[in-house]
Amino acid sequence: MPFGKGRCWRFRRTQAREALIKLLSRTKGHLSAEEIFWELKKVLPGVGLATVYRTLDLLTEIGLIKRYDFKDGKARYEFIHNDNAEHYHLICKNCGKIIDYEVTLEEDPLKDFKNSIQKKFNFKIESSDLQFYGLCENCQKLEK
Amino acid sequence: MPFGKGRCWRFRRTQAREALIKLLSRTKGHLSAEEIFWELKKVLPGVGLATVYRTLDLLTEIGLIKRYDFKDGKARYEFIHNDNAEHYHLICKNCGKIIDYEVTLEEDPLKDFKNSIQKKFNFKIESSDLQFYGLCENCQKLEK
DNA sequence: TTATTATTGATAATAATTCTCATTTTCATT
DNA sequence: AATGAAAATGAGAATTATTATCAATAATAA
Repeated sequence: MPFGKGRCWRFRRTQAREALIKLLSRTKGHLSAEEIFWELKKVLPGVGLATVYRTLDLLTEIGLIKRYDFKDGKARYEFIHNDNAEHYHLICKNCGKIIDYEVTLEEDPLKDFKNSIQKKFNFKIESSDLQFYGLCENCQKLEK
Repeated sequence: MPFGKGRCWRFRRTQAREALIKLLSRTKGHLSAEEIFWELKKVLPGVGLATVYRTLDLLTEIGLIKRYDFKDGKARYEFIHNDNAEHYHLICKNCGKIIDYEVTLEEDPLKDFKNSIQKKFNFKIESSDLQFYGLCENCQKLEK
């Protein structure tokens, strides 16, 4: 947690930031900025949408949350609960369901691929972004 | 090629579509809709931006081109030259350079990962989307 | 407590994309 | 070649997620 008792951050401990971190850390899912805004309003009625965007940017930069693009025109945010894991998503094109797939860094299926790229192109990977689009179990049945 | 001599498509053969396909098939790179619009205007001065968007959607649906999101706020499009290959991108966060990495489907580094997902979640993958963000060779040197 | 300065909320601005609709093209059928 | 129905187009308005602006407020160090 970035907020302990004393000063432990290079940023100010504001109500908006505390509330937003608390909200996201307790939410399983992939909320958009606007969804987060409305949720946050329940706790902090005066909060503004711009602050939500600014705070999401900040937390993304710090690495406390991750921003995802699932191709529906808006960014989605997720709290990073496990620092030692990679997190992949399967997105159903039919019903929109998002399936999470988490693996430890050690057993990351992309590990070898990433290593080979770093060598082959002398490219230093800082982050990667992988999504799978298709049909979930349920929607496959419905198609028949 | 979708345009042969006679009727070979379920869509009409229009000037805009022919010109756009010709343009993209000859362009190496990752053009945005607007860049494509201005290029197309050189050949077809009367063309409208909406038509460009509509045609790009159409060609994407058909599978003649692929739409990519490199996190710069606009979609980018690329002609699919090789149907039997997967195409990955390395994007330099510093200079914006995009490195293409193409592999045949047989030697796709994601092959096993995809198979395991299809089994594990009973999820039918239709497409996947993988980008690597980081520092290219040149920008790594500059950082020092 | 106070002074400093980061942060905020409201709202305007931006920018990519989509929508609307009257007009024009395409193409199968004469 | 001419015709008519439907598809496609261009111009611009509308939409929508996100950013920028700026005066007011809140958080921190002193």
